[in-house]
Amino acid sequence: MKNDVNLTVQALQRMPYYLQHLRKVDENGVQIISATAMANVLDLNEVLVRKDLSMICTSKGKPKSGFPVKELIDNIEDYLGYNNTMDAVLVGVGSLGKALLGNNEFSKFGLNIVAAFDIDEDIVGQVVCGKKVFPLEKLQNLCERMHIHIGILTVPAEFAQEAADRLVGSGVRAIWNFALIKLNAPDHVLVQNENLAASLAVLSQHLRNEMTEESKGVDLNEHTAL
Amino acid sequence: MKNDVNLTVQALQRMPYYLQHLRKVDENGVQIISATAMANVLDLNEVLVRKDLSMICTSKGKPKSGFPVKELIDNIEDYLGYNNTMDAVLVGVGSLGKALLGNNEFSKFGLNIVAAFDIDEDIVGQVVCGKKVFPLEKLQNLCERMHIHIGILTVPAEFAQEAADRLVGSGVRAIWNFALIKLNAPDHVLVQNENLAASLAVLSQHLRNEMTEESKGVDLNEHTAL
DNA sequence: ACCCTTTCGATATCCTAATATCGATATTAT
DNA sequence: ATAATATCGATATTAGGATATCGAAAGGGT
Ligand SMILES: NC(=O)c1ccc[n+]([C@@H]2O[C@H](COP(=O)([O-])OP(=O)(O)OC[C@H]3O[C@@H](n4cnc5c(N)ncnc54)[C@H](O)[C@@H]3O)[C@@H](O)[C@H]2O)c1
Ligand SMILES: NC(=O)c1ccc[n+]([C@@H]2O[C@H](COP(=O)([O-])OP(=O)(O)OC[C@H]3O[C@@H](n4cnc5c(N)ncnc54)[C@H](O)[C@@H]3O)[C@@H](O)[C@H]2O)c1
Repeated sequence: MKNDVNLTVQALQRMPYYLQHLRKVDENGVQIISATAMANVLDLNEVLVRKDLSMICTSKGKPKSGFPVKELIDNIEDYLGYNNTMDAVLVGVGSLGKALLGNNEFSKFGLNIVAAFDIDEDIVGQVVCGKKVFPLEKLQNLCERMHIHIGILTVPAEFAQEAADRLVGSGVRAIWNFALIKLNAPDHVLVQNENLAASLAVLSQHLRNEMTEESKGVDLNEHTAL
Repeated sequence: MKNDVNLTVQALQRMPYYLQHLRKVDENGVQIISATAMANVLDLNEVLVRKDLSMICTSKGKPKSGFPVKELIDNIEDYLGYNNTMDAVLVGVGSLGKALLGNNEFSKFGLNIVAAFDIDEDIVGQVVCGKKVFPLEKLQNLCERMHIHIGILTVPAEFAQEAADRLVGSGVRAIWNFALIKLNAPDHVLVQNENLAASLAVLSQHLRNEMTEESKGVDLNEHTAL
């Protein structure tokens, strides 16, 4: 256990990648892995990997060989809370909300969606992927009774702030926000944004660069196979 | 037009937030907005906002008043390519894939999904949200014929690499990857990861901190309303 | 037994993004 | 008109993450 240290957000976000690779090599029977090897596979700097691992790994790495794979897996899963699940509610059972409700992988990541909420009377009362959909009015009561601390927001942007306020009022400490809007929340409430527009912006700039590269004649033999 | 400059990824990802807020104030008839005001609303440093805006805005800001809202909107939309749409294909028509296919907001962000692909014979041939689902074998031909440069990956992680390879082989320049795995791709192909596990990691650490805070007695009056 | 190589941990350096500072300029109020 | 103030752009500084360096330790080969 090394759950008292706090990682930077960047390091934290690298952890699932380490874990994914460690699980893969573990399946292949690999017992020791070097930071160097991981760095090469994941396109990271090896010193960075070493530092990241040292933050959460309970034992030290051995020179010339590396770190024990199984132990790393345990440490990371432990650190990320994959063993003691976090209960969450979801607000907004539209097409994205349904996809998330139906995602059976979340349990592997320590997330458990216990209930969903919506204002649409056609949806309220239904059971979507084993999760019951309640009217929004029931939100506070259920969150308080079940000590829910995570809210997943999948409502249209124009309703996101009021839904967020409700979640905060229900005692939620973290909001996973899929709406394309900046939410206001008290300092102690973390808002983790999943902003597709931000990702698209990166894609768009890259493509524009690629296209102007091409028009400069750098890479014109791409389409000659046609 | 100021499309020759390249923004850092961070600045790029802030753009949609600026845009969202600018559109809101524009609807309320606001014609000039200061970087200071934007910074306050979006919880950013004002110098940072000023710098970001100066990168893409064609005119200068006026001391004591600010920047012209409409022009900023135009400039950002322009920069992000919201006016000339990028065509994309989607691979993996599962629950997430369907949600994305049904997302009618993408067109606002300059993204147009022209077709989908899957290996499941039950899905192939169907039309999902107006988009036809083709067998994977047709991928390369269609991408080359239609000059598709973006691939959206929503297959299970274990098939993601082979699907990515196919996309690369079909001439795609950017992959929007929703699978929880690190993909290998040539340098000129951008892989933009939408990794939910990474977000969950951030949530998890925050909650653990909140909980230990609480057990230290800092914030115990939260549940007294019960 | 000795050398060579790889990897480790620790420390130092670098680099980029974010923030602070400051003079200049436009607007508003007196 | 003049003073007060908010904002701007430019430049300097800070901060934090990523990377490079280096001696020490472990394993493998001869
Ligand atoms: N569909 C996608 O692929 C996708 C992807 C990323 C992000 N998003 C974002 O997620 C959000 C939802 O997208 P969607 O496509 O599922 O939309 P949707 O219209 O299919 O679903 C929205 C749901 O929210 C419910 N709702 C509306 N107001 C509510 C309120 N105040 N309280 C509770 N429920 C309310 C509606 O009844 C509806 O069921 C949007 O902000 C969208 O931008 C969607
Ligand atoms: N469901 C979610 O909420 C969610 C959210 C984020 C990320 N993801 C990720 O997105 C991916 C898809 O998730 P999902 O829930 O939609 O899964 P799913 O099982 O519902 O859908 C996967 C689809 O991919 C198809 N497929 C499998 N192999 C393929 C191949 N080689 N080529 C083309 N198609 C193939 C399958 O036939 C199926 O239709 C997973 O990697 C998952 O981790 C899912």
